[in-house]
Amino acid sequence: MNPKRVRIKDIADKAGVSTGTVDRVLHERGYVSEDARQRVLDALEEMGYERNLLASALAYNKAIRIVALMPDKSTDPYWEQPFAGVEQGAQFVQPYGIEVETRFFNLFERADFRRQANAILENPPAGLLFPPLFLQEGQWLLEQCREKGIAAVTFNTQIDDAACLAYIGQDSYQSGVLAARLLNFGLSGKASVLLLNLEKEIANARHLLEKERGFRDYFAQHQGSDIQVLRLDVEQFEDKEALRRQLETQLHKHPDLTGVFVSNSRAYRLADCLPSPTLRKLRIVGFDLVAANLQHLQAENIDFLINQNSVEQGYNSVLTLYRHLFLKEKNLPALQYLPLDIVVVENVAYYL
Amino acid sequence: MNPKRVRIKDIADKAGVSTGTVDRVLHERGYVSEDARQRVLDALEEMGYERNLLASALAYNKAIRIVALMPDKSTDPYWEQPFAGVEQGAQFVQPYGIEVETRFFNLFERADFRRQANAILENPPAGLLFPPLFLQEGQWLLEQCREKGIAAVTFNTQIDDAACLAYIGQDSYQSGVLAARLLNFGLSGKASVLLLNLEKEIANARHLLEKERGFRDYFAQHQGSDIQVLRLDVEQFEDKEALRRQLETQLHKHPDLTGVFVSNSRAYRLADCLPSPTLRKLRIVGFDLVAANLQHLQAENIDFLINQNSVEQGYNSVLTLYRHLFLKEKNLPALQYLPLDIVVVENVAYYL
DNA sequence: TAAATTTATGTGTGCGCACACAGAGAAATT
DNA sequence: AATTTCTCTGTGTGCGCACACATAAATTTA
Repeated sequence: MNPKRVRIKDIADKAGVSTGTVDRVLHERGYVSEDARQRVLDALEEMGYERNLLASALAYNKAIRIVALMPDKSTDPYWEQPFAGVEQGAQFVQPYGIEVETRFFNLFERADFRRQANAILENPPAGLLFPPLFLQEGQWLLEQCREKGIAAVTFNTQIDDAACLAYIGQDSYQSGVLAARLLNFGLSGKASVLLLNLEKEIANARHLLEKERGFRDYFAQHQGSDIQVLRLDVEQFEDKEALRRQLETQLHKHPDLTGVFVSNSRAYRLADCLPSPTLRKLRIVGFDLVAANLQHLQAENIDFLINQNSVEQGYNSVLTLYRHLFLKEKNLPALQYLPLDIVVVENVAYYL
Repeated sequence: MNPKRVRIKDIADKAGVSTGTVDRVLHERGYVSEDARQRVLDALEEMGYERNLLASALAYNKAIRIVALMPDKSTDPYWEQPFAGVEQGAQFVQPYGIEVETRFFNLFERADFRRQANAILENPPAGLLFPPLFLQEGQWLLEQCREKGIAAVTFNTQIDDAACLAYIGQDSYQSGVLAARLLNFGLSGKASVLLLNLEKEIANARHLLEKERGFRDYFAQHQGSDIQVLRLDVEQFEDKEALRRQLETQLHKHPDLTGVFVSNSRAYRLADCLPSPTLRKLRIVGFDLVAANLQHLQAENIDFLINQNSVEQGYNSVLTLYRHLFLKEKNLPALQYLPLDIVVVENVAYYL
């Protein structure tokens, strides 16, 4: 049948040493003569030794601790999703002696992020995952992780930093391209489309700027249709009435407006403040399968939602740390772009 | 910190018995007095015992064998995908002492399916996964599995049979609906669309019939657009010239033909036999990210591919058996519909 | 040269569990 | 009453590994 798996004992016999010596070689604990070391390495190679994960984890008999630092989901429904993914991941890795602990910070306060981060660093876990929403603070935290030997994974917001083991998230630029394609689809002749940013500190939201770049590039490269891109930034998006007024101004100024691209998960705010007939005349593209967006999709107020797989972002982040810390896999992909799913009424059910 | 996990020894102490007795209760091996049994059950409940998977699998010291019975991928490139998924799954579960072995059968020969199935039954594995492409043979195999206590998972083709642990695949009906939506999108006025079946025994391909039903239902329910659905069946789809002739006949007979829906993964056969300008004028929707389809998508000969997540079908099938046989999870979902991804040039990269 | 230190190696124990086995006692059979 | 069978229970061993510890040999220091 299947060739019995090679054990440490087999290696020891082959190399003419004891299991203890093989163990020291495997874990690079030192105190092995160069001669013995070489014989062990040869035997490992020759017999194709693979560590028995079960026995290894059992004997190790210590929990691996992972901390997830995430925005409080009460401040923005979007964050329920990565959090759900983290919880699924936690459940999955729990049998293998891995504990996942979540800490929350206020989405809109850098100081709180720093405070929570410091609390984590006081009792350093083996792994940490977080969305580096605040560039400076994120880089600082990654640096701290490097110093303390904490394996760090970032998700949701991409910052290029070698100190992190992997980034897991969407390709913001390309999601802008895709949104443009969806608005452009079936259109011909002259028209306008609106890029709507509903965000507090837009200048700092680099992923929104990336989406905009992709969005504009698409139209620039597809000369076939003559589309004008308008942009509207609304920082006080919670104020329904104010938002409505600004939108109506735009609709009035640009009668040829055929579509709106809401650059984040807040398309429902747009849909909430305009009447259905107006919405139906516009093609609307938004992001993410949060409950409020789904209702508007079902009601056909929103035409497309681009799913950034935010649940999977949380899940994959935990699993990446598991693969690094527990499976000890080498050469994990440092960049994991998740699919940009096009969601319409007809296929939404399968993404829930 | 975290409350130390409860061990069998703890339960034994609490119930005033030995670990052996607890073990007998846990595994329902019998030879336990009703009195002791009850005390153990109470202790388990009260202390919230959870089996330590690592130790359990280690001590069990037997491999769990899973067999995948799949169409030979050389007969149809589609099947490379579920196979790739099965291999990924195999790699994942391998550390936990689970062996996955794959056997292939000829996609077009029921007798070969039966032959391979019989070979498997001679040395029954703990788990079996297969696509029940042949209804009768599939049901027979499921019945055999039930008799022999083999956990069976079906994928790709749905047959309702309680003998199987789970079905993993797409919702064929809804994929027809979605295809219709994609063809209908942006269309107005009178037009024709073609439903193209490229399959050997169409009458037996129930999933194709389901797709057709969904496809037609969509148009029936969306009276807004006045669309006529044509249907063309081609069994000798390998004959490029013959296929081309039949398609040109259709194009000639129906000048208002605006779109084609190829009901399986063979849209590339259509795209192969018509010139690009003709293809560009048509909107074409097909299934699955097989290499040949991808090329035509990139070349904009095909507009949409509906991804049935065939890789994930293989992967999830293996993982479902892992959850059943190894994790011993109860109440696994008996029906796992995977998403129907809408794939266009702009987001194809993320599905590969 | 003896003692202290460092390097090198083997042995032993326990992680939590599954399962074989040995008994003790009760019940059934001779 | 003696034997056999059956029910019930506890103990012991091993799964493969990590790590502590003991010990021997080599090296340095006094």
